Amino acid sequence: MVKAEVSTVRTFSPNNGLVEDRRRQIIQAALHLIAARGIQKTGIREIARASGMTIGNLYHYVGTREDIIYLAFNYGIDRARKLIKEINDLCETLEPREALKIAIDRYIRYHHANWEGTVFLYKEMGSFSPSLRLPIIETNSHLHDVFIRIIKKGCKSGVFKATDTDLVAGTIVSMGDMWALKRWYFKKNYTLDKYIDSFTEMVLSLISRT
Amino acid sequence: MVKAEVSTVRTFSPNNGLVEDRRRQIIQAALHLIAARGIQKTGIREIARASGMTIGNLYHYVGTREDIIYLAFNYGIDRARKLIKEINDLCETLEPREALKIAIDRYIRYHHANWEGTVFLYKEMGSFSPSLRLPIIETNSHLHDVFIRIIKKGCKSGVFKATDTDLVAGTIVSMGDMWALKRWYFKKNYTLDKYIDSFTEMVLSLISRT
Amino acid sequence: MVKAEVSTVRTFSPNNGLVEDRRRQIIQAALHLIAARGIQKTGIREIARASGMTIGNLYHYVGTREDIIYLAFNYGIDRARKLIKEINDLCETLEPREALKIAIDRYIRYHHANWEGTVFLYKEMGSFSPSLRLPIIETNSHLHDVFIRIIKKGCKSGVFKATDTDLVAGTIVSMGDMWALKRWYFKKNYTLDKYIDSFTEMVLSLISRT
Amino acid sequence: MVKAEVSTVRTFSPNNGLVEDRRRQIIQAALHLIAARGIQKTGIREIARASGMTIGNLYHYVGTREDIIYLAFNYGIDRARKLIKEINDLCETLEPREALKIAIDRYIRYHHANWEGTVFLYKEMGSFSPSLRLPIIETNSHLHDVFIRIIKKGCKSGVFKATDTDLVAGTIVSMGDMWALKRWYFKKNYTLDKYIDSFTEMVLSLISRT
DNA sequence: CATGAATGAGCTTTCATTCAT
DNA sequence: GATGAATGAAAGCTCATTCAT
Repeated sequence: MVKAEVSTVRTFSPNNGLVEDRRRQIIQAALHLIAARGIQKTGIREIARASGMTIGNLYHYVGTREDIIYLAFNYGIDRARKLIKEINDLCETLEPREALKIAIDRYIRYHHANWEGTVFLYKEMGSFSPSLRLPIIETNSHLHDVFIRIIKKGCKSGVFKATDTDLVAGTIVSMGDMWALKRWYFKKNYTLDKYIDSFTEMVLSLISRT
Repeated sequence: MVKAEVSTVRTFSPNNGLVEDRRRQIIQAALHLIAARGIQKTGIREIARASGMTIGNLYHYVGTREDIIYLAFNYGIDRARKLIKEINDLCETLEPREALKIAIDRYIRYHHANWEGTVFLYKEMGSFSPSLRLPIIETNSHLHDVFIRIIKKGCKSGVFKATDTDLVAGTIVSMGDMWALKRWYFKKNYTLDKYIDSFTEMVLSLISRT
Repeated sequence: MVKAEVSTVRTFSPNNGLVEDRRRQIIQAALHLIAARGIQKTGIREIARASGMTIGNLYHYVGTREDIIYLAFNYGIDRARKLIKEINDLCETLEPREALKIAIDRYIRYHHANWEGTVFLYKEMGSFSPSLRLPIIETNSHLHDVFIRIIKKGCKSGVFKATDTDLVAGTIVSMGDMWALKRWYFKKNYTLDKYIDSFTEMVLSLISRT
Repeated sequence: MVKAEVSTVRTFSPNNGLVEDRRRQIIQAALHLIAARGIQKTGIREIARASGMTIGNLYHYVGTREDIIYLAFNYGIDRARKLIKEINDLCETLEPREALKIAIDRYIRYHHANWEGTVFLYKEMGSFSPSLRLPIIETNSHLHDVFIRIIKKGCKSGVFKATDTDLVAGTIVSMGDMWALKRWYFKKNYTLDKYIDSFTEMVLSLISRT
């Protein structure tokens, strides 16, 4: 696994706990502002104000503006990793149908709670150097693997029929992202619960044997 | 239909044809650069250089940097509208299965050829005023309608079975977008043709009767 | 007398009459605009538009933006010189009281008709090189001389009593300028005619022998 | 009285005292430069340099270039108001002749010390919006009132004879301005003291009974 | 003669970053 | 630890001027 090098980011404080706290404030503020007005219009001054610090203070905990983007990036990847682990733990012992249901549920709810992060990741993907893009590509693969594994297991056990598993998994991952990216569209006809239910049903009807 | 008010953008030239040409150059350059490095890092100087004009000349045809974003935005909407019309014209007389196949084909190929525009739209969506977002929301709806209409027609004629038509259409639209947004992922396992074939098959297996 | 070197200003046209016509248009437009919004905000494009020419055409008759200022400057000086000559001619044969009355009348009416030029001269004075300032200083002296001569003549002939002639003349010249510079103030209580009458009376009461 | 809304001008500093100090520096520098070379040729970079600040720092205390003009404007009005108050206080108890002498003396000395401000006001008057011009029109009226009141008092007490009081006051105010506006002319024949003496004598001879 | 597209130096302004207090 | 004054490179934009048509 590619290690997220958060420690690369400069700080003047020796107090690790404080650093982490302050950075969390900063990241939250940044995600918020960027989701609202875009990266271009989000300056350090505003991020500082929104995190309840002064500029000078903010720079105690963060080296550059880019660092903030980078930290937010890492934060997103971290949450995705935790999600993956959580889903895997949760589904390990369940039978495939149930596992898939729960996995989809968790996954979409994650995007629901975390939409600013999702939007941010899609916006910023392109502006990072390939080497920094690697962790997200990798994590994205892991996410696909979660669903692929469940489906494959179901195929083996005979509950699911053979399909293009990759594509089905890809569709699930995509439709989760879309709940964040296109909430302005889907919210017209769906509540979160209905979206999850309908989508789950659709996926199951697609891969269920008989 | 919400009219795209491109004429709002200031120009010093009385020659309409020229204005349109130059703006096309500018938009292309901007889409290219923004898709590649993000908005933040795309300055006017670079857009000018990439459009093969000098800064001063660029400002003959465009009022502000924001205008460029706005024009690119409109350009994207325009292309989407043309696509919708094209698909509708093409599929009107076909039987539903065939119509759906062709519609998906055109739609995904559109994103393939136009991925920079798609990426741009997703990146910028958030930074526009609600009133400017309206046209894209509307056009997006029209796009959904294209697929909804075909599916509904197929249901009526008995080729397709009843499902959550909205969601199926939403999935189709989303997976087209994703071919542009996540080409770095899907290109690992799919060529354009294979992606289209596989996805079409998946959709058909989902909604076909028997 | 310092000659106004209008011929210094570049033109591409060999047709002297046309050049003069066009320049008059330009000067008028420039004076108008500058009086209205100030020099800073008066660009060549606007001067061109206001003179009913295109930029390119304007540059056929004028070398630089500074040239326009310079021409307007010269135009002002020229008009002042003509005024001086006119007053001198008119008053030569009159008896001092009458001469003074008529001189003041002409002088203030001149500022009334020409206020934009007067305002312009006061504004621009400072921004010219000393050598270019010379003609206006000289012309201003001549203007003072007009009044000084009349008053002196009146003293000699016994109609006027001895005073600080310089200062009286200076006051007359100044109050003419002020009718242009502070028209927003004086117009509250005075019409042009009343201003002339009152001021003439004041001057006469000041210098008349009993 | 129209309140000078200096507080409208943007600053990034929370330290009011500092803001005032820095702005004073800026205004002084601006008046100096503008009086010397005209507004057109006075750029922000020069104002910054002349105020002993860097550009970035200057923009901590001032929002735009226009703001500087506006502040200088207000500064001029403020000084004029203080002058008016000072003269009124000084002359209240004096007998009219003495009062008038002192008022003229203070007034002209004020222009002598403050000529850059006077020149600036005359140059910029025209380029302000009517609403911004209001305070200066009003202050100018108050200035006239100072002299009108003294003269009227003298008429009542019998020291001065009836004349067009408005016009006499207008002449006094104008000749004060002229000492600043046309110092290049008057300094040829007058020192400050001689100008004041001569002018005072002229005014007194004009309005004194017998 | 007239037009207006093109140029690019230079202007105003912003903003990430530093550092004395 | 916290503050915000100061810096200056660089961004967006303007505008006098040229020149091909």
